[in-house]
Amino acid sequence: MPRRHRRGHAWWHGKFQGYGYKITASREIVFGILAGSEKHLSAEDIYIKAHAMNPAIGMTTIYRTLDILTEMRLVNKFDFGDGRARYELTEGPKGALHHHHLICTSCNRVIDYTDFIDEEVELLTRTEKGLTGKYNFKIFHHLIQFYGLCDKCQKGQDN
Amino acid sequence: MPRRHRRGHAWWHGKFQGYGYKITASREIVFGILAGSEKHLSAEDIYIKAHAMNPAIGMTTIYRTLDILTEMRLVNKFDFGDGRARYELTEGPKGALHHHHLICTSCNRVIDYTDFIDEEVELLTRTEKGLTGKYNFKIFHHLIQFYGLCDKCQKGQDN
DNA sequence: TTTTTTAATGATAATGGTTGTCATTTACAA
DNA sequence: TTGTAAATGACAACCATTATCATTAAAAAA
Repeated sequence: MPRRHRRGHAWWHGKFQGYGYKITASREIVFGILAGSEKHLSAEDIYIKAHAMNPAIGMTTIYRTLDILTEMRLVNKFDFGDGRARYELTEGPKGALHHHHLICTSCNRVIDYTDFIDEEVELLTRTEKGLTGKYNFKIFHHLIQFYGLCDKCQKGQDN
Repeated sequence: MPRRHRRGHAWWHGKFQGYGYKITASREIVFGILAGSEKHLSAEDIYIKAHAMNPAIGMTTIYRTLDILTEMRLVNKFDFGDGRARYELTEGPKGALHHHHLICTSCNRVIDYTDFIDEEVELLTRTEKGLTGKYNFKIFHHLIQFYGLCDKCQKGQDN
Protein backbone atom coordinates (compact mmCIF):
# COMPACT_ATOMS: atom_id res chain seq x y z
CA MET A 1 0.00 0.00 0.00
CA PRO A 2 1.44 3.38 -1.00
CA ARG A 3 2.53 5.65 1.78
CA ARG A 4 0.82 8.79 0.48
CA HIS A 5 -2.54 9.96 1.69
CA ARG A 6 -4.88 7.02 1.45
CA ARG A 7 -8.12 8.95 1.50
CA GLY A 8 -10.03 11.09 -0.93
CA HIS A 9 -11.34 14.47 0.10
CA ALA A 10 -14.90 14.12 1.19
CA TRP A 11 -16.86 17.36 1.32
CA TRP A 12 -16.98 17.32 5.09
CA HIS A 13 -13.20 17.15 5.56
CA GLY A 14 -12.98 20.90 5.26
CA LYS A 15 -15.57 21.35 7.97
CA PHE A 16 -13.60 19.09 10.29
CA GLN A 17 -10.47 21.08 9.71
CA GLY A 18 -12.32 24.32 10.17
CA TYR A 19 -13.22 23.19 13.66
CA GLY A 20 -9.66 22.07 14.35
CA TYR A 21 -10.50 18.39 14.37
CA LYS A 22 -8.29 15.80 12.77
CA ILE A 23 -9.51 13.42 10.12
CA THR A 24 -9.02 9.91 11.37
CA ALA A 25 -9.93 6.46 10.14
CA SER A 26 -12.51 6.04 12.93
CA ARG A 27 -14.22 9.26 12.06
CA GLU A 28 -14.42 8.33 8.41
CA ILE A 29 -15.97 5.02 9.34
CA VAL A 30 -18.59 6.57 11.60
CA PHE A 31 -19.46 9.20 9.04
CA GLY A 32 -19.64 6.56 6.34
CA ILE A 33 -22.02 4.44 8.37
CA LEU A 34 -24.33 7.38 8.96
CA ALA A 35 -24.18 8.35 5.30
CA GLY A 36 -24.97 4.81 4.21
CA SER A 37 -27.99 4.32 6.41
CA GLU A 38 -31.54 5.47 5.88
CA LYS A 39 -32.51 5.09 9.50
CA HIS A 40 -31.74 6.87 12.72
CA LEU A 41 -29.07 4.79 14.42
CA SER A 42 -28.19 4.42 18.07
CA ALA A 43 -24.59 4.62 19.23
CA GLU A 44 -24.64 0.89 19.67
CA ASP A 45 -25.98 0.31 16.15
CA ILE A 46 -23.07 2.33 14.84
CA TYR A 47 -20.61 0.58 17.12
CA ILE A 48 -21.63 -2.83 15.81
CA LYS A 49 -21.24 -1.78 12.19
CA ALA A 50 -17.97 0.01 12.88
CA HIS A 51 -16.62 -2.91 14.83
CA ALA A 52 -17.32 -5.19 11.86
CA MET A 53 -15.17 -2.94 9.68
CA ASN A 54 -12.44 -2.45 12.24
CA PRO A 55 -12.57 -4.36 15.52
CA ALA A 56 -10.10 -1.98 17.11
CA ILE A 57 -12.68 0.80 17.30
CA GLY A 58 -14.04 1.37 20.79
CA MET A 59 -17.41 2.53 22.00
CA THR A 60 -15.90 5.66 23.50
CA THR A 61 -14.71 6.78 20.10
CA ILE A 62 -18.17 6.30 18.64
CA TYR A 63 -19.66 8.60 21.27
CA ARG A 64 -16.91 11.14 20.93
CA THR A 65 -17.25 11.22 17.17
CA LEU A 66 -21.01 11.57 17.36
CA ASP A 67 -20.57 14.43 19.80
CA ILE A 68 -18.34 16.42 17.53
CA LEU A 69 -20.49 15.65 14.51
CA THR A 70 -23.45 16.96 16.46
CA GLU A 71 -21.50 20.01 17.55
CA MET A 72 -20.62 20.74 13.93
CA ARG A 73 -24.27 20.24 13.04
CA LEU A 74 -23.47 17.51 10.55
CA VAL A 75 -25.59 15.19 12.65
CA ASN A 76 -28.85 15.55 14.53
CA LYS A 77 -29.37 13.78 17.79
CA PHE A 78 -32.85 12.53 18.65
CA ASP A 79 -34.56 11.09 21.66
CA PHE A 80 -37.52 8.81 21.09
CA GLY A 81 -38.07 8.08 24.74
CA ASP A 82 -36.61 4.60 24.91
CA GLY A 83 -33.52 5.57 26.84
CA ARG A 84 -31.01 5.74 24.03
CA ALA A 85 -30.19 8.56 21.68
CA ARG A 86 -30.44 8.23 17.88
CA TYR A 87 -28.29 9.94 15.34
CA GLU A 88 -28.93 10.93 11.78
CA LEU A 89 -27.02 12.91 9.19
CA THR A 90 -28.39 16.44 8.91
CA GLU A 91 -28.37 16.30 5.15
CA GLY A 92 -28.21 13.39 2.77
CA PRO A 93 -26.41 13.38 -0.58
CA LYS A 94 -29.20 15.43 -2.16
CA GLY A 95 -29.54 18.01 0.56
CA ALA A 96 -31.66 17.99 3.65
CA LEU A 97 -34.23 15.25 3.67
CA HIS A 98 -36.90 16.86 5.75
CA HIS A 99 -39.01 14.50 7.76
CA HIS A 100 -40.53 14.09 11.18
CA HIS A 101 -41.55 11.27 13.44
CA LEU A 102 -44.59 9.45 14.70
CA ILE A 103 -43.67 7.64 17.89
CA CYS A 104 -45.77 4.86 19.34
CA THR A 105 -45.72 5.25 23.10
CA SER A 106 -46.65 1.62 23.53
CA CYS A 107 -44.14 -0.29 21.40
CA ASN A 108 -41.70 2.57 20.68
CA ARG A 109 -41.98 2.09 16.94
CA VAL A 110 -40.97 5.16 14.98
CA ILE A 111 -42.56 6.07 11.68
CA ASP A 112 -40.88 8.70 9.55
CA TYR A 113 -43.23 10.83 7.57
CA THR A 114 -42.65 13.38 4.89
CA ASP A 115 -46.27 14.31 4.27
CA PHE A 116 -47.51 17.86 4.73
CA ILE A 117 -43.91 18.96 4.92
CA ASP A 118 -44.23 21.78 2.42
CA GLU A 119 -46.89 23.67 4.33
CA GLU A 120 -45.03 22.90 7.50
CA VAL A 121 -41.77 24.29 6.21
CA GLU A 122 -43.53 27.48 5.24
CA LEU A 123 -44.98 27.94 8.70
CA LEU A 124 -41.81 26.93 10.47
CA THR A 125 -39.74 29.34 8.47
CA ARG A 126 -42.05 32.12 9.50
CA THR A 127 -42.09 30.96 13.11
CA GLU A 128 -38.35 30.59 13.28
CA LYS A 129 -37.91 34.07 11.91
CA GLY A 130 -40.31 35.47 14.47
CA LEU A 131 -38.75 33.64 17.38
CA THR A 132 -35.26 34.57 16.33
CA GLY A 133 -36.30 38.20 16.33
CA LYS A 134 -38.19 38.17 19.59
CA TYR A 135 -35.80 36.15 21.73
CA ASN A 136 -32.59 36.73 19.79
CA PHE A 137 -32.28 32.97 19.67
CA LYS A 138 -30.32 31.56 16.73
CA ILE A 139 -32.14 28.46 15.51
CA PHE A 140 -30.25 25.72 13.73
CA HIS A 141 -32.57 22.81 13.88
CA HIS A 142 -36.06 21.84 14.89
CA LEU A 143 -37.85 18.75 15.97
CA ILE A 144 -41.46 17.76 15.48
CA GLN A 145 -42.74 14.55 16.93
CA PHE A 146 -46.23 13.16 17.30
CA TYR A 147 -46.89 10.69 20.08
CA GLY A 148 -49.64 8.15 20.08
CA LEU A 149 -50.56 4.57 19.35
CA CYS A 150 -49.63 2.79 16.14
CA ASP A 151 -52.05 0.66 14.20
CA LYS A 152 -50.92 -2.53 15.87
CA CYS A 153 -51.00 -1.23 19.44
CA GLN A 154 -54.48 0.21 19.05
CA LYS A 155 -55.72 -3.29 18.40
CA GLY A 156 -53.91 -5.06 21.21
CA GLN A 157 -54.75 -2.25 23.58
CA ASP A 158 -54.19 -4.41 26.62
CA ASN A 159 -50.41 -4.32 26.99
CA MET B 1 -58.43 14.94 63.15
CA PRO B 2 -61.68 13.20 62.22
CA ARG B 3 -61.40 9.68 61.01
CA ARG B 4 -63.56 10.12 57.91
CA HIS B 5 -62.21 10.71 54.46
CA ARG B 6 -59.66 13.48 54.72
CA ARG B 7 -59.56 14.48 51.07
CA GLY B 8 -61.88 16.29 48.72
CA HIS B 9 -62.65 14.93 45.31
CA ALA B 10 -60.29 16.44 42.82
CA TRP B 11 -61.39 16.13 39.19
CA TRP B 12 -58.65 13.66 38.41
CA HIS B 13 -59.67 11.17 41.11
CA GLY B 14 -62.20 9.62 38.78
CA LYS B 15 -59.59 9.12 36.12
CA PHE B 16 -57.36 7.32 38.61
CA GLN B 17 -60.16 5.02 39.57
CA GLY B 18 -61.08 4.42 35.96
CA TYR B 19 -57.60 3.07 35.41
CA GLY B 20 -57.82 0.96 38.54
CA TYR B 21 -55.26 3.00 40.46
CA LYS B 22 -55.67 3.88 44.08
CA ILE B 23 -55.66 7.42 45.35
CA THR B 24 -52.87 7.75 47.84
CA ALA B 25 -51.30 10.58 49.78
CA SER B 26 -48.11 10.37 47.72
CA ARG B 27 -49.99 10.63 44.48
CA GLU B 28 -51.91 13.64 45.69
CA ILE B 29 -48.68 15.30 46.68
CA VAL B 30 -47.02 14.67 43.30
CA PHE B 31 -50.07 15.85 41.41
CA GLY B 32 -50.29 18.92 43.60
CA ILE B 33 -46.68 19.82 42.97
CA LEU B 34 -47.14 19.56 39.23
CA ALA B 35 -50.34 21.58 39.40
CA GLY B 36 -48.66 24.26 41.46
CA SER B 37 -45.66 24.76 39.23
CA GLU B 38 -45.37 26.75 36.04
CA LYS B 39 -42.23 25.02 34.91
CA HIS B 40 -41.35 21.59 33.60
CA LEU B 41 -39.94 19.72 36.56
CA SER B 42 -37.51 16.85 36.71
CA ALA B 43 -38.20 13.82 38.89
CA GLU B 44 -35.62 15.12 41.32
CA ASP B 45 -37.22 18.57 41.46
CA ILE B 46 -40.46 16.90 42.39
CA TYR B 47 -38.77 14.61 44.87
CA ILE B 48 -37.24 17.53 46.72
CA LYS B 49 -40.56 19.33 47.00
CA ALA B 50 -42.41 16.17 47.96
CA HIS B 51 -39.81 15.26 50.52
CA ALA B 52 -40.24 18.65 52.15
CA MET B 53 -43.95 17.95 52.57
CA ASN B 54 -43.50 14.36 53.67
CA PRO B 55 -40.01 13.01 54.26
CA ALA B 56 -41.27 9.43 54.10
CA ILE B 57 -41.86 9.67 50.38
CA GLY B 58 -39.25 7.89 48.29
CA MET B 59 -37.78 8.55 44.88
CA THR B 60 -39.18 5.31 43.51
CA THR B 61 -42.69 6.47 44.23
CA ILE B 62 -42.08 9.71 42.40
CA TYR B 63 -41.02 7.84 39.30
CA ARG B 64 -43.85 5.37 39.55
CA THR B 65 -46.43 8.11 40.00
CA LEU B 66 -45.05 10.08 37.08
CA ASP B 67 -45.22 6.94 34.96
CA ILE B 68 -48.87 6.33 35.62
CA LEU B 69 -49.71 10.01 35.22
CA THR B 70 -47.99 9.88 31.85
CA GLU B 71 -49.81 6.69 30.93
CA MET B 72 -53.13 8.35 31.78
CA ARG B 73 -52.03 11.33 29.72
CA LEU B 74 -52.45 13.70 32.63
CA VAL B 75 -48.76 14.51 32.30
CA ASN B 76 -46.41 15.02 29.38
CA LYS B 77 -42.85 13.83 29.56
CA PHE B 78 -40.16 15.83 27.79
CA ASP B 79 -36.53 15.38 26.97
CA PHE B 80 -34.41 18.49 26.58
CA GLY B 81 -31.21 16.63 25.95
CA ASP B 82 -29.56 17.07 29.34
CA GLY B 83 -29.99 13.48 30.45
CA ARG B 84 -33.01 13.86 32.67
CA ALA B 85 -36.68 13.82 31.78
CA ARG B 86 -39.06 16.71 32.58
CA TYR B 87 -42.70 16.46 33.45
CA GLU B 88 -45.54 18.89 33.01
CA LEU B 89 -49.28 18.68 33.51
CA THR B 90 -51.06 18.21 30.20
CA GLU B 91 -53.60 20.85 31.05
CA GLY B 92 -53.61 23.60 33.61
CA PRO B 93 -56.64 24.83 35.53
CA LYS B 94 -57.91 26.73 32.50
CA GLY B 95 -57.40 23.97 29.94
CA ALA B 96 -54.44 23.10 27.81
CA LEU B 97 -51.77 25.77 27.86
CA HIS B 98 -50.25 25.26 24.48
CA HIS B 99 -46.62 26.13 24.24
CA HIS B 100 -43.37 24.89 22.77
CA HIS B 101 -39.70 25.10 23.56
CA LEU B 102 -36.54 26.81 22.41
CA ILE B 103 -33.58 24.84 23.69
CA CYS B 104 -30.09 26.27 23.84
CA THR B 105 -27.70 23.50 22.87
CA SER B 106 -24.88 25.26 24.62
CA CYS B 107 -26.23 26.04 28.11
CA ASN B 108 -29.37 23.87 28.00
CA ARG B 109 -31.58 26.80 28.86
CA VAL B 110 -35.20 26.25 27.86
CA ILE B 111 -37.44 29.09 26.75
CA ASP B 112 -41.16 28.44 26.54
CA TYR B 113 -42.89 30.32 23.82
CA THR B 114 -46.53 30.76 22.99
CA ASP B 115 -46.09 32.98 19.97
CA PHE B 116 -47.38 31.92 16.57
CA ILE B 117 -49.31 29.18 18.29
CA ASP B 118 -52.61 29.91 16.62
CA GLU B 119 -51.36 29.40 13.09
CA GLU B 120 -49.41 26.44 14.30
CA VAL B 121 -52.39 24.78 15.88
CA GLU B 122 -54.30 25.14 12.66
CA LEU B 123 -51.58 23.44 10.65
CA LEU B 124 -50.98 20.79 13.26
CA THR B 125 -54.61 19.89 13.44
CA ARG B 126 -54.66 19.40 9.72
CA THR B 127 -51.40 17.44 9.79
CA GLU B 128 -52.55 15.25 12.62
CA LYS B 129 -55.75 14.46 10.82
CA GLY B 130 -53.86 13.56 7.67
CA LEU B 131 -51.33 11.41 9.45
CA THR B 132 -53.97 9.64 11.46
CA GLY B 133 -55.74 8.72 8.25
CA LYS B 134 -52.69 7.65 6.32
CA TYR B 135 -50.92 5.61 8.98
CA ASN B 136 -53.86 4.76 11.20
CA PHE B 137 -51.85 6.23 14.02
CA LYS B 138 -53.82 7.65 16.95
CA ILE B 139 -52.13 10.86 18.03
CA PHE B 140 -52.47 12.10 21.60
CA HIS B 141 -49.74 14.61 21.91
CA HIS B 142 -47.12 16.40 19.91
CA LEU B 143 -43.81 18.03 20.55
CA ILE B 144 -42.18 20.95 18.80
CA GLN B 145 -38.74 22.06 19.81
CA PHE B 146 -36.30 24.48 18.24
CA TYR B 147 -32.62 23.99 18.92
CA GLY B 148 -30.04 26.71 18.72
CA LEU B 149 -28.07 29.24 20.66
CA CYS B 150 -29.61 31.61 23.16
CA ASP B 151 -28.74 35.28 23.29
CA LYS B 152 -26.10 34.79 25.96
CA CYS B 153 -24.36 31.85 24.32
CA GLN B 154 -24.13 33.58 20.96
CA LYS B 155 -22.00 36.24 22.61
CA GLY B 156 -19.69 33.96 24.57
CA GLN B 157 -19.38 31.67 21.56
CA ASP B 158 -16.21 30.11 22.88
CA ASN B 159 -17.48 27.62 25.44
C1' DT C 1 -66.49 -0.98 61.86
C1' DT C 2 -63.65 -4.78 61.09
C1' DT C 3 -61.64 -7.92 58.03
C1' DT C 4 -59.70 -9.23 53.74
C1' DT C 5 -57.52 -8.59 49.53
C1' DT C 6 -54.47 -6.60 46.65
C1' DA C 7 -52.09 -2.57 45.14
C1' DA C 8 -48.67 0.84 46.70
C1' DT C 9 -44.60 1.95 49.09
C1' DG C 10 -39.63 2.55 50.48
C1' DA C 11 -35.04 0.81 51.03
C1' DT C 12 -31.78 -0.89 48.40
C1' DA C 13 -29.60 -3.19 44.67
C1' DA C 14 -29.16 -3.52 39.85
C1' DT C 15 -29.25 -1.79 35.15
C1' DG C 16 -27.51 0.43 31.27
C1' DG C 17 -26.50 4.33 28.45
C1' DT C 18 -23.10 7.66 28.56
C1' DT C 19 -18.89 10.11 30.20
C1' DG C 20 -14.29 10.59 32.59
C1' DT C 21 -9.42 9.00 33.14
C1' DC C 22 -5.04 8.05 31.54
C1' DA C 23 -1.37 5.77 29.24
C1' DT C 24 -0.50 4.96 24.40
C1' DT C 25 -0.95 5.91 19.54
C1' DT C 26 -1.70 8.75 15.57
C1' DA C 27 -2.42 12.84 12.46
C1' DC C 28 -0.23 16.28 10.53
C1' DA C 29 2.58 20.56 10.84
C1' DA C 30 7.25 22.01 10.96
C1' DT D 1 11.53 12.80 9.47
C1' DT D 2 10.40 14.54 13.69
C1' DG D 3 7.79 16.94 17.36
C1' DT D 4 3.60 17.77 19.56
C1' DA D 5 -1.00 18.04 20.55
C1' DA D 6 -5.11 15.62 19.57
C1' DA D 7 -7.31 11.07 19.27
C1' DT D 8 -7.82 6.51 20.86
C1' DG D 9 -9.14 2.30 23.62
C1' DA D 10 -9.56 -0.11 27.88
C1' DC D 11 -11.71 0.43 31.79
C1' DA D 12 -13.76 2.64 35.68
C1' DA D 13 -17.10 5.84 37.18
C1' DC D 14 -21.43 8.19 36.84
C1' DC D 15 -26.10 8.84 37.40
C1' DA D 16 -30.92 8.67 35.94
C1' DT D 17 -34.04 5.19 35.98
C1' DT D 18 -35.92 0.46 37.00
C1' DA D 19 -36.38 -4.06 39.42
C1' DT D 20 -36.83 -6.61 43.76
C1' DC D 21 -39.10 -7.71 47.84
C1' DA D 22 -40.72 -7.41 52.44
C1' DT D 23 -43.92 -4.19 54.60
C1' DT D 24 -47.81 -1.00 54.68
C1' DA D 25 -52.04 1.05 53.32
C1' DA D 26 -56.32 1.71 50.29
C1' DA D 27 -60.60 0.30 49.46
C1' DA D 28 -63.73 -3.70 48.84
C1' DA D 29 -66.21 -7.10 51.41
C1' DA D 30 -68.21 -8.72 55.38
